[in-house]
Amino acid sequence: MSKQFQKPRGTEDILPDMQPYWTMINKSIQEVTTLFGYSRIDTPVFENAALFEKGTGDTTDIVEKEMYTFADRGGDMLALTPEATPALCRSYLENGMGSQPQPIRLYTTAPMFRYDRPQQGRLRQFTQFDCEVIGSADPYVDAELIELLWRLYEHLELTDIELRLSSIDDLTSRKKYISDLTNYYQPLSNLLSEDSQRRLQSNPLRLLDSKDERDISFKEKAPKLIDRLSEESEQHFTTVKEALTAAKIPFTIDPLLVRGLDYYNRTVFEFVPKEDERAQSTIGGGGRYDELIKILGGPHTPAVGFAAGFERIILEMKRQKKTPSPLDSVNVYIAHLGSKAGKESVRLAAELRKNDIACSIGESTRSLKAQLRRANTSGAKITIIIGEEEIKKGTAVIKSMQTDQSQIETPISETITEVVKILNQ
RNA sequence: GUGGGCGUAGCGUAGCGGUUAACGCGUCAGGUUGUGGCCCUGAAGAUCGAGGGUUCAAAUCCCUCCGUCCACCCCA
Repeated sequence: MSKQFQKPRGTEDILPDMQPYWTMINKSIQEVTTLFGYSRIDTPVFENAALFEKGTGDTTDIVEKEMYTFADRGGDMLALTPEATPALCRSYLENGMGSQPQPIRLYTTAPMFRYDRPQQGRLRQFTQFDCEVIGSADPYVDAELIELLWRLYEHLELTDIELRLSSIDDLTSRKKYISDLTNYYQPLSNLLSEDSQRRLQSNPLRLLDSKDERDISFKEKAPKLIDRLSEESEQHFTTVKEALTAAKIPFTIDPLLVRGLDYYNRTVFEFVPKEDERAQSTIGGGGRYDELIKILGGPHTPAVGFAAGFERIILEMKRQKKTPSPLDSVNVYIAHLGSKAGKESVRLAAELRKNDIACSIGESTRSLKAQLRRANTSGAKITIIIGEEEIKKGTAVIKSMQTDQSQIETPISETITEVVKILNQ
């Protein structure tokens, strides 16, 4: 046992019993993106490492300590995608999508990789639903994306999801704010938690995110970015809020909402289940990133996007006891006895499948009783029994598994018609 | 990277120094000749995560490693 292979740390086998969740989410994504007119795109699982170093930002945790970076045999430095946004932007530029009518509305679902310590809701390989609208600075687009994700949760029948919204202004005014914030905290430095003292150097915005008791009172009195937005950002934010209200999407303004990626500006948002004590419970988040495409070497191109984690959505579905409907099982099970019957059941199965009737065949080595038991657990609605006697007579027994004891015997040539008749009842 | 909890058959658990490691679910086979679900009987399935140590004796105590879970950091 111990010598057997184990899946790498932080990875998951998605076993058959979990597939209904995945199918349901994929189906809902399909529906919602269609309703909003988004096109699917698929990009490689790995990219040049430099794409993320530049795009995601080389001071972010993702790039600094979580990337799966490796040199391939030719010596190129590659990385397994830790987040989709830079990859989609790369594709936008590389494929000249800027020359198409703007904006471009894209979505993808793909595995993401981050070398982090696994815990609930956090894996090293996880799956994200990712949406980006590239080529528009329109605040209505921000609201549209937020609404799209909101509708996805509705499709999944998730309730009590809170939308937290904020604006983190544009880069230049934020820089000024950060220096003001640093000035505010500097004199308090030795009263702060160790983590926060460190944050003061590395990423002062994170101070507002601290959960440490020692920091909370300072954090409440700290200057708020949202109270001093530039005129344009203020206007932008107001329109986003108005659009959300028009779409009847409730939101709470969270002045302390800070997202971890460097490239965000203006609108940032997060979806969090209410009354959920778990730590890693954010089930979706995103924001505007007007500078990213330029950073990647393209023309100045405003854009917005979000990512939502499948695994976290599933955790929340389970918590809310939203069980997806089971996947289809076979309709017909063929039990057979004897080698002639064996061949006949293979022939019959092929014919059934040609008629779009899902079926499976029993094990020739097993007793009829055992085959019927299996038919029962397989969920088949009908069992067809072919034994030596039936072969002699040229018939098949059709047994309904749902009613008590009903079974009929028909000429083998009429089996399909009879099966169809019963299935349609 | 830091801190804590936990690792016993496929799954969920009991046993917590002393005879062949127990139970439930599941699996397989039977309950008269070819008929499922309920019920009954039986069987298979565990070098008690791995390695080392303490002891006359270890699944039970100690150490190391691995895995896993939870939290921090960070994020989906």
